[in-house]
Amino acid sequence: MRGQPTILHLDMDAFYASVEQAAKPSLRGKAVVVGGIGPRGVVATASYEARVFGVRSAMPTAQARRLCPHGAYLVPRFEVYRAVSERVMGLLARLSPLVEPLSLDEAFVDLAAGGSAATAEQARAVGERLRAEIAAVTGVTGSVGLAGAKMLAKIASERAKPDGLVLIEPGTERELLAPLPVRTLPGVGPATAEVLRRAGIHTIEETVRAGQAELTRLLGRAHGAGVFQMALGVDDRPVVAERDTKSISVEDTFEVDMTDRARIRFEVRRLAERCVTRLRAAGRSGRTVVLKVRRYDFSTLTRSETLRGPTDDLAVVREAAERLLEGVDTTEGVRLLGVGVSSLADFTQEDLFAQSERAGSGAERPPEPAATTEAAPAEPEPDRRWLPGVDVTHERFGPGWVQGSGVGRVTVRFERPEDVAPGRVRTFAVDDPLLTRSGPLPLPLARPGAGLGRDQPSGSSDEARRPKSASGAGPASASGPDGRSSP
DNA sequence: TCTGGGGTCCTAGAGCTC
DNA sequence: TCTGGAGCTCTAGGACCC
Repeated sequence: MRGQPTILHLDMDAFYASVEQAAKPSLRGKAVVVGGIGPRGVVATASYEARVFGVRSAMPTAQARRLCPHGAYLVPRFEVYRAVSERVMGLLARLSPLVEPLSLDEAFVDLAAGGSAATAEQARAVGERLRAEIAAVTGVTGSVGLAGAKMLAKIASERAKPDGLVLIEPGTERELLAPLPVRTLPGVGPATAEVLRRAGIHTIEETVRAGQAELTRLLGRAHGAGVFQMALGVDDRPVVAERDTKSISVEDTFEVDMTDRARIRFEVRRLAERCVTRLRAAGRSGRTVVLKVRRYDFSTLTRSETLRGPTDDLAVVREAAERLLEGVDTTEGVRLLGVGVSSLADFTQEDLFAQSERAGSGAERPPEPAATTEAAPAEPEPDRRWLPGVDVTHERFGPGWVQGSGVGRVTVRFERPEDVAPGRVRTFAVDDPLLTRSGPLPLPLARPGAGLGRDQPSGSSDEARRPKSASGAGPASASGPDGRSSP
């Protein structure tokens, strides 16, 4: 039915947690949870050891702590994850010019475009070689799916997890898809699945049987047709190497709902500054300013304003966000605020308007972010917030990471990624002048010269990895050819 | 139990122009 | 001159993804 399985989907296994385990010898083989650690934090990634206890992505961290109280709870270190991701993407780029990154830990590769695999067996060999190289270069493992279409390749990599490879042979797709739950299909989330469930549709086979007309009636024209095609295994979406950013936004959830209007206005100004910083860093400007407000009851509303031309001017974005806020009732409490800019362009027109508007008030182009004039609420000095997982250096004991803090004390474990045994733990006063925040240590390479970084042998391990709980999927296709291979 | 942050895409209504 | 329809933009919200 489909072409040769030359679409490769790579999905790194429990990526953030695995990187932390590679970087911190004391965490190898342990339950590690990376995510927000505040009262409203959620889990970004849990190691397979933590998943055994029921911890899952997007779960409130408070719930994860109840399920897995002995786990290590760490804040994300995106700087490190980005560096590892760049190594992985570099390996993918050797396979084909058509690499489509979906996130730091996921990407599609069109092997046919790279001429590196024309047959199923060649594709399988390429996939296995890639997995070995990733493990060697990064010390963490990835799972590979191979199929004739993106959707199928993604399903294959999900079935390959953790640390495996699954190839879906042409002609076996329908049989493979039939028993899977509708949630397997891209574009079918909780809401769509509920609509289908109420119509008695639970599996992909039942979705096909319902027919396009019924799906269109249930889900609307575009969505219904799309779901039907996916259920048939028809997915002609190409691998797209370069995707243009459509919007840039920042948002913050507050530990306690805010009702004070001045404080809310202050936060909106601050978010506008952060948003413009990112906008300028990307060399972009935007025409539409969007304010997002999530209220005490979790209801979310957005307000937007389209300017006469694109801008990257802080004052223009900030004033627009404040104007939008004026129309929003916040008296009952706000848990999240966000400011974004969309309708992006590579140039600005609004500056002329902005300058002319400011000319009346005598204002200059506003200074760079952090120049908000309203009084900021008291917050701990950034370097003195010893969040678990962050990198530190002690003048006497060297590099380490924060294991925890409280009652005026901070506990640090001194170890390096290349260490085989866990490092020693010491406790200091939170204001110890010898203790400072520092940058991350580079991960070691398992194979000298295999990529970036240093040439030490890898101390990482993938022991005790267990598969994710099945998402309702039955056993692998009875047709056999999509057999899993794993080292 | 109580739900992050950063995105994309789709739908639908209102208002406007032709 | 009035009216209806098509097509467009803007706005808001919802769903989904990682």
